[in-house]
Amino acid sequence: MAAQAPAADGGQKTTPRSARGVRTRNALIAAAREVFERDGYLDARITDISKAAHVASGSFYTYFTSKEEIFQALVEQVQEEMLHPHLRERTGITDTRKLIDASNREYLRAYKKNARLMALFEQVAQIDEKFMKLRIERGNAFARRNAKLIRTLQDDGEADRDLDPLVTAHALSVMVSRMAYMVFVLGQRIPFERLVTTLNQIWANALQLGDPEPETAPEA
Amino acid sequence: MAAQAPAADGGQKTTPRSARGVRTRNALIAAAREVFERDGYLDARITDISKAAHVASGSFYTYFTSKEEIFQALVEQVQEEMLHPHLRERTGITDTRKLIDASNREYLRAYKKNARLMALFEQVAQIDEKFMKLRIERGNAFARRNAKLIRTLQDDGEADRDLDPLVTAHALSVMVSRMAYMVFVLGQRIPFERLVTTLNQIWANALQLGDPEPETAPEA
Amino acid sequence: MAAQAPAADGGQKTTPRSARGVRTRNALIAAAREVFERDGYLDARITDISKAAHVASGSFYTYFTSKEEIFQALVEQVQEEMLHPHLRERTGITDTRKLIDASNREYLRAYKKNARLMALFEQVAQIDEKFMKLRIERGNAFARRNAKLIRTLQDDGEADRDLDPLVTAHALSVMVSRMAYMVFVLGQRIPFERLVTTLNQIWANALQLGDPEPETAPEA
Amino acid sequence: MAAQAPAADGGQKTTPRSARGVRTRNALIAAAREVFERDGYLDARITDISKAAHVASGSFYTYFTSKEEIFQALVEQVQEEMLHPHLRERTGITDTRKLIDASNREYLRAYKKNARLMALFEQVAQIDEKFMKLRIERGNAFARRNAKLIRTLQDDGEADRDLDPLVTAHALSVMVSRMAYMVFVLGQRIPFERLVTTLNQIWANALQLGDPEPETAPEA
DNA sequence: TATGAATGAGTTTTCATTCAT
DNA sequence: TATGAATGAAAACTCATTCAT
Repeated sequence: MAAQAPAADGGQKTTPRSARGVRTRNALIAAAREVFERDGYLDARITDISKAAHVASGSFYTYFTSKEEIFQALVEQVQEEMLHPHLRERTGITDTRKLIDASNREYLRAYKKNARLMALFEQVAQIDEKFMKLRIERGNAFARRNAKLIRTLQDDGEADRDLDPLVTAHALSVMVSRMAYMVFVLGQRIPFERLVTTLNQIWANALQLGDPEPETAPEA
Repeated sequence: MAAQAPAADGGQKTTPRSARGVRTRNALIAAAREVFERDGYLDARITDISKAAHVASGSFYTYFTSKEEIFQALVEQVQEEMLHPHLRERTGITDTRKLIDASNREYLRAYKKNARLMALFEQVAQIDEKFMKLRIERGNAFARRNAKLIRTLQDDGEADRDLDPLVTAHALSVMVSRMAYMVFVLGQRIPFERLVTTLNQIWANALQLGDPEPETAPEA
Repeated sequence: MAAQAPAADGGQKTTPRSARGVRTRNALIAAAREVFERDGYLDARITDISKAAHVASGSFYTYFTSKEEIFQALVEQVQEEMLHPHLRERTGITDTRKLIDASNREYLRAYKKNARLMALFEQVAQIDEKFMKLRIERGNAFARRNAKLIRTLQDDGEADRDLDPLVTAHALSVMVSRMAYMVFVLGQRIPFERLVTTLNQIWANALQLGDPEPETAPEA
Repeated sequence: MAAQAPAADGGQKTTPRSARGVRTRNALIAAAREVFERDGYLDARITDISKAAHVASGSFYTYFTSKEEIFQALVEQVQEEMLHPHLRERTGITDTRKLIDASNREYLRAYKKNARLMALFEQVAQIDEKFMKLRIERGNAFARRNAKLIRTLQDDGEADRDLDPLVTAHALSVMVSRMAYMVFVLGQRIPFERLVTTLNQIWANALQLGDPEPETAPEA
């Protein structure tokens, strides 16, 4: 599947053919991140991106058509770095509470680390429909996965059967991501551990998971 | 407290002295809402607002200094219409579950009714720091109130004592407001009743409220 | 018909509402003519037109959308000045040779007077399809009128019946206009009278008109 | 005279020394024709010409300095193909009417065949003075030749002595070339034969040539 | 107060041309 | 010779804001 990769270049302007070209393009993306994070999407001028990348203003257009397009490229680059799916398979965790904890923890840590960028994404989503749609789709995919998990737990009698799985999945998701935004972007002063713990607990309670296994009671 | 709506006149330009002036000012605000909702905050041109209000472009500046300022005025006007605090006192509801239901229901209904405007607020908050701060403060105030309630419940043994009251209050709040955004602004297709019910249930579970009183126990 | 005049404003930008506005718009058109004639259509910068009209660069856009549009306005204005149709009705001339002479003479005189502008039209027609189409249509209309005249002469036995009336009309027309271009724009040194006389004679010969009436036989 | 095509190398950039160079240069000229005819002179970008010739953009400058220069080269190449002077000597035709017919016919046929290119020449002449001057000179030379012919005919009593030979020569020339433009470039719908015949007849009439010799005297 | 014309700062974008490899 | 990336000058255009009437 991924092996075929039909080179969905999406009408990019120029894929650099020379090593120098690759360097310039990357310099531009890095500069864009810098300028975007510093000035915000709206106030970022293409001129400044070129300047920050130490290339002539026109060189920007060798690789990108617009501010939107370079932002797109930036998003893609960052996403590769941030995305860590298949937590369960990766970690081997089976206990639901522990899975929730690992998942929330990983998410919040990544969010914190890239807070300025996440703020930027939030902003651009409000400005550019295309990015908003991307976010929605990603959120939906994520919620569907979680809904399936919830449904399984319900079937196993381990989660509250009164809950609509999909709505619940959405609700708990947005709760976490929005709290991340509040704390790491808006600066709401909540200690990391307390944040994770509380969110974990709300998840557990909301689903009505059974009491946690005694953490590791090594006896006595 | 909030009922008094004090000060915060923020150096507005002119409070009209003539009846005609009042009319023009109101026409401008109404036009602003129309244009903002239609074009979004960024693409709304002051010229268009004047045009929509059927006044000359220069007349705008008789009452407002900038787009930001008229947006401010719009927000204030709308807030008066939307704000319904003191739910408990107003309704006399004492049962926690019922209070939660009433509160969520009222909020979601209002959100749905003013969805375009709420989208606008969301957008402007991403663009204008001042509005973002306003939102944060309002959110904080709301969360503090709810945290107090949660603390009381915990003290009474009616809510999970492991939860940090303030963080929980925040988390449950943003969960509801974000779901409202998702459904009424982004168009996520979730039926209103299912949305309310699920959110209510998540609240109740999260807090670990006791089983609901039998809905109508007309006897005993 | 004309009384209804559905205000075919053709999407013009602003029809000035104030006297000042009218003055500015006219100043811009006059400046445009000046700049176009001096620099040619292609090299004329909108900036320069504004400058020549002594208005700010932005003021141009109060009245026009583009270079093309102001050129359009200029053409229309000039055309009103140059167009003198219905020669026969106007002058009462009935003799064909005299009519040809009056017609050619009038045309060439007007062309000479507005030579720079005619050069400009020629140039723009080569650059902008819209103007080319206008010219074609005008040429066709003119040729159709002349073709009708030729047909009448043929029917009366006064013109060579072997000629295709429409093709002939076109041919004689373009001959005159092209010679005007050659002489008054390109500077081919042919005295005005010789030009008119020769063209008249070619027309007369081409149509095989009978010998001219003796001009004025002042004697017996 | 014209057959020698002397000098006028106008400082061209490089006459390729290698066979590969010759190939590249020709590819560029061919590509230029293609791009010019497709996009018009003004919109043709040097980049596109290089692209169409399958060479790197920089390679253009190995052979040409500018768009103007490659256009020049194109013109020269085409002219060699199109020019067929010395019609009389070539064909041996002596009858004036037949000579006119052959001349017009040959011209119109060539014009039709290369219509797009002729349109291009017309356009460029309006844009670039140098090309305009070339056209003028060529036109003058042609007219002088024809004027000489007319003078001879007049001297022999075979043409109207009232006509100024040079003006007439010019007039009849531009008539033909302009009609060719109208029909083959602008698309005026006139059948080829009717066009030739009518133009021939106008020439004959204009000069007042005597009646044609009976086409083929099948008798005697 | 209302009008609507005038202002002009500030970016984007194109593409011919150069140049290091 | 060929390559293709880098350069940067030059104009268009928008629209918030001012101001004379």
